[in-house]
Amino acid sequence: MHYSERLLGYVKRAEQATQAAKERALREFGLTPAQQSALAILSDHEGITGAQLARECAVTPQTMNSTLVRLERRGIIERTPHPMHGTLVEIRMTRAGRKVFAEADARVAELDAVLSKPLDEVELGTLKELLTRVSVTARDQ
Amino acid sequence: MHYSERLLGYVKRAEQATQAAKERALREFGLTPAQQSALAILSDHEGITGAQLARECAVTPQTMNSTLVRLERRGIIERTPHPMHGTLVEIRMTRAGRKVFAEADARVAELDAVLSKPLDEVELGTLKELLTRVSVTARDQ
DNA sequence: TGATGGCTATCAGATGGCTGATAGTTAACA
DNA sequence: TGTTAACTATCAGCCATCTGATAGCCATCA
Repeated sequence: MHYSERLLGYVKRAEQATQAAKERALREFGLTPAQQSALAILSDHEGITGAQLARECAVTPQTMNSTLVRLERRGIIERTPHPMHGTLVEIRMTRAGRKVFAEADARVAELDAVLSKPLDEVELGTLKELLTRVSVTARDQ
Repeated sequence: MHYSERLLGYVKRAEQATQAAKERALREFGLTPAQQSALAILSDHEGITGAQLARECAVTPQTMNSTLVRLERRGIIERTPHPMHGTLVEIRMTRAGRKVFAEADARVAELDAVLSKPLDEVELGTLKELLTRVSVTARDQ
């Protein structure tokens, strides 16, 4: 099949367009999409470790570490050694971090609603279901 | 809406999984997904310029330039100044480049078929159509 | 003719993703 | 007990992506 009609291309173009929109939406908060994703997981898992956060975000520990270094430099998160376990480092949002995350996440939720609006309930469910099936197939390859 | 159920996340996860599969498939040919995409366009547009190639791939000219530098270093493409126009640089695949691209592209086509197989004709058409609508909406944001 | 605007190529620097490698910790087990 | 396997954090280096900046070329038009 010609490359322009491949499923791979449709998925990639959709991701490119949606992530670019997310990046534009986040710009006013000084957060990147990757940072916002990490903070979203963190907001549900106070004191999580970097390795766990990496697994939740489906990136490597190294990638997550570099994101965390930047968030720590900006005072969005703080990392403290685990009191009992010598290797682990616990991660928490600072007060300022929680504030900026709450605002940014509301903005992202708004964007998501805008992107979903042109689709009716059934279409949205179908799209999510089909994307999930494609993801599962891809992970086996 | 909670972040785990957002459309943005479904699209991102699907892209992550499919592009990772593409990267694994291309590894034996020594090509990255970005390089393969650029070569796919180039195979249909002999003598195209870097700026045009960037637009076709929907990346910035700077990004395309760095990809082209690597492809040129590896002898996959060659760049020659336009005979009449002082700024333009024409891009062509070398003989070796055409060979490796043909093999790699066949492998990608095969992967795309595998990813599409679990979906019937109607589902595949629906998925592409819905992704296109989401992309169009995102570009307006 | 000459100035201006638009386009091309490309350098620099930041972010985010990967693989590979290293060092230290913990836990399990022979 | 001591060794080993598994896990954690993190350094280094590569690729792809972006924005911003620079320099050169071309075409148009006052």
